[in-house]
Amino acid sequence: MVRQLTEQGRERKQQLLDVAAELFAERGYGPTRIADICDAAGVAKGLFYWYFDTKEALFAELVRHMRLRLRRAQGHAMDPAADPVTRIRQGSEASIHFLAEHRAFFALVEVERTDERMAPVLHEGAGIYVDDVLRLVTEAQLAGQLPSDIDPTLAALGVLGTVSSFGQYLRSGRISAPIDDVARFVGDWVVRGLAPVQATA
Amino acid sequence: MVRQLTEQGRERKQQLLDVAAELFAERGYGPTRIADICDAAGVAKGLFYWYFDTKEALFAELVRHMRLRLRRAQGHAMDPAADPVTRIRQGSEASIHFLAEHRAFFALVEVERTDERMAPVLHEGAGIYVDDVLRLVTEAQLAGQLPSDIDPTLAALGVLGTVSSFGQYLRSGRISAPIDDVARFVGDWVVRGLAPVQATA
Amino acid sequence: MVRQLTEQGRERKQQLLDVAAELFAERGYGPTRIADICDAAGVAKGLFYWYFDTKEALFAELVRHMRLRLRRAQGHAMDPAADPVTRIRQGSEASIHFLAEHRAFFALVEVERTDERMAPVLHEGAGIYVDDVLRLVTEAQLAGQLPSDIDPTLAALGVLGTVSSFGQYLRSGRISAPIDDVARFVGDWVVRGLAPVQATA
Amino acid sequence: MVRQLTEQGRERKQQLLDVAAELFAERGYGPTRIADICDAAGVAKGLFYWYFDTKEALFAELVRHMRLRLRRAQGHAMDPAADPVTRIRQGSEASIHFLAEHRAFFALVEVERTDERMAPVLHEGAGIYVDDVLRLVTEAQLAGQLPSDIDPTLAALGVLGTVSSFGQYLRSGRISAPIDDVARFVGDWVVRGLAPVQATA
DNA sequence: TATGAATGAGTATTCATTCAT
DNA sequence: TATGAATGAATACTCATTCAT
Repeated sequence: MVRQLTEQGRERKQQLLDVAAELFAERGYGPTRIADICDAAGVAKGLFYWYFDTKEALFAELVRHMRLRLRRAQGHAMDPAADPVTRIRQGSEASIHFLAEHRAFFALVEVERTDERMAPVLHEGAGIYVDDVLRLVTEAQLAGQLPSDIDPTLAALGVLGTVSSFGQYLRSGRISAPIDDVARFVGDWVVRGLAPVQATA
Repeated sequence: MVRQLTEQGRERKQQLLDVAAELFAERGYGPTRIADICDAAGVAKGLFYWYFDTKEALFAELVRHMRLRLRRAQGHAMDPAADPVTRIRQGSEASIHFLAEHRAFFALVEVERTDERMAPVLHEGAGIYVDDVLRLVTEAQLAGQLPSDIDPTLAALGVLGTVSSFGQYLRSGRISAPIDDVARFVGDWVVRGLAPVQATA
Repeated sequence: MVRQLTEQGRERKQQLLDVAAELFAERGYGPTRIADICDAAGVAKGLFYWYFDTKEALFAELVRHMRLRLRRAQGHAMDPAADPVTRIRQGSEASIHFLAEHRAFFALVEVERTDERMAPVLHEGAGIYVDDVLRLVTEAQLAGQLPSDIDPTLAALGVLGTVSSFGQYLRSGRISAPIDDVARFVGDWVVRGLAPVQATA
Repeated sequence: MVRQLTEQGRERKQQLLDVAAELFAERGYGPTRIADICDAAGVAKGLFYWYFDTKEALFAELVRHMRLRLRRAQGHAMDPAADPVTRIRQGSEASIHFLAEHRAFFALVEVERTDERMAPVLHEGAGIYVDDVLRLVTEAQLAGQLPSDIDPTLAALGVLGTVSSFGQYLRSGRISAPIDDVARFVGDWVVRGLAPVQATA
């Protein structure tokens, strides 16, 4: 469904996306009904299907959109001139800030794990973060900045897992510390976890 | 519902629990229908309600049961004579082994985050792992084994987040490395993350 | 199912009947489940079917039993030597006393009106009260005690309707007056309603 | 559920109410399934819930609606200039006519007595008829039209009980007399029952 | 007699999706 | 674009009844 949207149409669609993100974040994907989204947006249920083919399509659009913004945020934070480990730290901290601001995002990523019916939509881009980090880890190993005997995939997953679990803790309100402290802690934690050579020097 | 169960009854109930755990692990909680559980167990649909009040009640029972076993596994793995950081490492590694063996468990814990309707059941014991680790972290700080300027709560969450995210990666098949290697990696990772004093010495 | 019951068996059966009557009176026939009856009697659900073929069979037995007792009570109260109108009064007052003591009874008769699936069981004896009163009314008309221009069937139904509706009001607690006053009132009411000749003399 | 209904919507809703009233009258509330209602109305099962929250909500709406109409019918029939006893007679006769025409109504009121789950909905307005009659009875007593030594509440219940039980007899087909005769009989019966002073003069 | 286990048809309710206007 | 109406498949849960012991 490719629809030519007017200005008003684009706004309405964005409104639905925003509202949906909000609700997904609160209740999760499954328990959020289309009726809820429309109610919250103050429109009739039928209108939903003017903008989206299915509930899943809305979901996919939301995920892609968020993913794009997250990667952009990470890109902005990483100094191209810095060494790989520093860039990992920068990316991690930026991610924490992003996740803190866009708590909805995590509700989406969660679904990936729980509901296998979402797999096609999600696996499409599931590995990109792993690849991103993996590239940096390998680069660091080649540069002698990281010990070469650690499994680069596990290391990349360690970074990702830390970032994403702190994202969740932030979302669930289990963390009361100021966001800057959390970001710094996460940055430190992953760098220490990676065991960079100079850190022990 | 307090029911007097015979030996046969207890077995049947356990069978339903096992089957449900299996299915929840495969498809997730929501998409698994009671009919599926009964079909898989080879009993009539109505029998489910002889043993459980609701689907949610089964879920709650499953979670409590698994939680108990996980903690027991952790307890067995931790050497009471060892220093706190070592015990954290031992607990983390044991958890990874446990999660690898009982992938079903994680399907459940996932739900905790996604579906707020599960909250009452789950938050009941959600914090116990945090508390467990928190206690050890504090102990280590008092003993001078960990720097006292790191936030103990964040440190505890770091440990938990690492363990749980690797649990998920294992479950989703994103990790091909042998389980022992993964466990060791996780143990190393969290210990490095905690920045124990002698580790940098 | 004709079963040879031991002494204990008869008691158990009676207990089930009593408990059922109680529950039917409280919640009505439909909403009372066999499980409720058994729970209240403290026996297993399976035992119910040792004593009764079906839920409906229990119901039928209960109705017949109560009907018998009500008619017996009425019979006792009516002076065979008295005039028909006096006997109607006596029967009505006795019925009120009976209904007040056996509130459960009315719950049963209610069903007759609501649930047509009960019809076979109930219509079997539904008209006996009408016939009883009808006989007395006709007798009174022949004796010149009641005006002959009133429809005897309507008159009989007037008596029955009054008695049964006061029975219900008693059951539902809508009446606070002492039972003796209520009985006397009902007796007066039906006699006045019948417009006996001497009453206006 | 506040829904903005179009003309078509209001008609459909009314249709469902009518059909339901019909079925309730035939089979009673419990045994009538939502599927029956929808089948009879020729619509899909799901549509029911566009117009009503639950089966019970439909029931409540039906009762309130009918109650309103009955009271209106009574109001129309009662001559404001007439004495209280005459107005009671007029109201009673009007009620009989109404009940004869809307037999469905009584199927509902029956439930009130049998099924305690309906209590909240029904007791809400259960006493209004009593109050209506009670007011008239008291007025008549003050005017010296009725003896002051009869219990006004019992008298009011006598009127109501007569009317409602004849309503039931009409519904169950136990009465073959023409409706006008029945109404007149009921009017006479309650007036005689009330024992107005001039009636015995 | 009595128990706990098992059955299976039945029922209200939900919800994504489509339709007519 | 937008609305309210309509669909129908799906699903948790109930409950009278039967069975094995």
